[in-house]
Amino acid sequence: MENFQPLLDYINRIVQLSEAEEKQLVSHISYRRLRKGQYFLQQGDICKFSGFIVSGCTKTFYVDNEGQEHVIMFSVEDWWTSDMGSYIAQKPADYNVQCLENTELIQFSYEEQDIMMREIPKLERFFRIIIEKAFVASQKRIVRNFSMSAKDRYLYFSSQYPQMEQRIPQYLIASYLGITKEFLSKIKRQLLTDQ
Amino acid sequence: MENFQPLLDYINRIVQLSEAEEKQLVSHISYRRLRKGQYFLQQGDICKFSGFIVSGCTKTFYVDNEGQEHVIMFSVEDWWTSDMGSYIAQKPADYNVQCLENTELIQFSYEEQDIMMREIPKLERFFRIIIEKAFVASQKRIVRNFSMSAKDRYLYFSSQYPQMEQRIPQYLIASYLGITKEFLSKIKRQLLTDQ
DNA sequence: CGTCTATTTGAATGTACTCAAAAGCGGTGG
DNA sequence: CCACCGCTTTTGAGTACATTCAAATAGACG
Repeated sequence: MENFQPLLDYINRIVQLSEAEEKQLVSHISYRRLRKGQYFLQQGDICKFSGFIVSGCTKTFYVDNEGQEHVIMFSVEDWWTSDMGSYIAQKPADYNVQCLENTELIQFSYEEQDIMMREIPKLERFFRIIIEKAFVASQKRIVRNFSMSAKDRYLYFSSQYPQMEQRIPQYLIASYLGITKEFLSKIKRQLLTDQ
Repeated sequence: MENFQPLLDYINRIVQLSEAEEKQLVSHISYRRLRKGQYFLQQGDICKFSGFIVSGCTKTFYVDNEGQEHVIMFSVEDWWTSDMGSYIAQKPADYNVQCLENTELIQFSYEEQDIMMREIPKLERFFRIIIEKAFVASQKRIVRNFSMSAKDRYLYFSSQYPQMEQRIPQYLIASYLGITKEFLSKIKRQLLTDQ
């Protein structure tokens, strides 16, 4: 039932853990099942956990002063989800994380993660490396948002994450791309009509 | 002449290095002076160094297919500069880093940094922590770009970085904000006229 | 003073948004 | 099996925010 293997595989692709270290790691983490619609984190709460998704899908979103939702990211199998800013500072979260599907994930609590990183230096290294990658991806997204039109951003998204386009409603993809659902609909029509 | 103190202070605010560790660190890094206009990194080259700025200012920018420049970030005293994506993967850089002023910085080479992190676990921890913060800042910028108008982004920038507004030409700030220089000029006029 | 660069201005244009309404679609119950 | 409900997607008209292009103005520096 509790399947820690995807996480261990993921980690071992970056640093090589001994069997003892794997056991130690597993003793510090927990498995969790959430149903579609449930929240992993709510804006204003302190993000106590960071999650590695075994199956399912979440959206991370922000509700602005006008009540507008802005999707910041989607997370699927083998991805992480949390509000990093809230997690590392243990301050109230800016974002919500909600399940778009029934989701199984592996949780790291802030305290336990810190203990683990001190006990297992390879894990400190592991987390440094994955956060570096996340930062690079985030910067690239900023560049895309500046240098590409909405149409090109959509084409990029659907070519990079074809599996996501299947399982995520279009109005959420529009929000992720930073455009309205109506405009994304018009972009798709134009792409069909054009060629 | 070679002033490593700002870096040591910066590191010691996050992890506490012993004197021996400080000496070891200093033996792995180098000091560099660049004049206004010089490049710290050019698009297409492999980013061999990451830099901590002691004095001066750099811009990191991207030239797109149409030849348009897009400023991604500015770096001033006590900030880092590099193309992280190129640095961690040792692949050709997407971005340029050029000095807007005469600049003094402390360089970390990719190889030496890796050696240091293995020799001094506290440094591995240090880099994890600062990259986490950079990632959070990057995500927040994505959210601002989506949820704020150009005018509000400008107001945010000038309130957050008043010292930068003084020393950086307006057309570069416009590029950083993702708008044209003409439009930023109009925003500023409107702000003056309004109240 | 002249030159080069940066900033401002204005008119025309384009990209994306708002609002309102209609159409599509998947499930549920009569 | 069809009718209805809720939710998602589409459509269209009008609008707003930001861009392009061209030209004028302002500033900095030798």
